[in-house]
Amino acid sequence: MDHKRCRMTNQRKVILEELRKFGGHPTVDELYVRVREKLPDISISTVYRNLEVLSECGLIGKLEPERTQKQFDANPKIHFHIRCTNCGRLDDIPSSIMNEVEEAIQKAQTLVNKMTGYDMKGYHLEFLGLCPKCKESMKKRGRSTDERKGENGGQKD
Amino acid sequence: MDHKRCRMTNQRKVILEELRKFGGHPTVDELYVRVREKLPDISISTVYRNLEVLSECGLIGKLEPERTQKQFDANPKIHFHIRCTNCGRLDDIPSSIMNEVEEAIQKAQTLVNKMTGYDMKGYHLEFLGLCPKCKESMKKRGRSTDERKGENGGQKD
DNA sequence: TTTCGTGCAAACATTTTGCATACTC
DNA sequence: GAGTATGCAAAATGTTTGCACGAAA
Repeated sequence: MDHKRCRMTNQRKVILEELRKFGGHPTVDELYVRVREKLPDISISTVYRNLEVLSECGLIGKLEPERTQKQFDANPKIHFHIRCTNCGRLDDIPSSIMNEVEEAIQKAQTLVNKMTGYDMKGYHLEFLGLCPKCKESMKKRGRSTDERKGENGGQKD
Repeated sequence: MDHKRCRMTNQRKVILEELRKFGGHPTVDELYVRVREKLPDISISTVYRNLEVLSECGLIGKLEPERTQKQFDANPKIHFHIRCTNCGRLDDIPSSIMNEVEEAIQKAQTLVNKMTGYDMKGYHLEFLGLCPKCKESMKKRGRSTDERKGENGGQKD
């Protein structure tokens, strides 16, 4: 829990307040609209920068797309994937080994429906880790290469 | 399995072949580079259009980002989410009900590592479904509203 | 008084669209 | 020959960056 510290500017304070008031999981421009009611001259880039900073400081949570580009795949059957958090490489996971996980998710479904009021239809499950090559090159270099993203590997608190 | 049929143009044939040769999960421009070696005048928009069509025809698989925009959240603790495939609304799932799922995933980890050669570090799990409001309005209208995306709800074949 | 944050405009990356021409069935 | 698909250029979208000015520690 060694979080970056950050200067509390007025913009930051307002962004944080509005996010708390918002309650849900707004996108940047949803929040931008609200914040502008308080600070009409704030710039969208300030909102972007500050949400980023606030999440680095551990004050807020960030949900970023785990993949920004579409990807295609010669095999039209749906299967599970594992993605390298270092280089972005994506591999398939043989679905034979995922039976228990699928069962557990299926069992959870009723509870999820009850607790959220949703009618659950499916899920997205993607594993994250270091691919064999990156594992190798990290071992050699003793640690850290580009490490592009890969915060929040899915581990809960 | 009522898939759209599609005209087999030369561009489509080449895109399909190159995707099959590629083997992995290329992005559009990775594939574009390969296809251009065969068809130097092909346009990137043709590649986009055709990958889309080929996946509608069930000939290839598509992995699209489950979320294209970043989202933020006043609560910095990591938790599970459920997203409405109709309106995009996102809600939290109480993590207390996810224990079994987490355990199953943890158990699967060793096997995943063995089969893929990765060093698995975490995962992304997001549930998909219809939120209470959309459920309601679908009941009224008898079916189908905008239904923005939500193909491949995570259900395997 | 230095370091850091801001607003603005411009750049960026990915994807989509409008349109005239060309190709498939 | 009707209905699609193509290439091109331009737009749309979401996000990042460079820079000169301004504010916080």
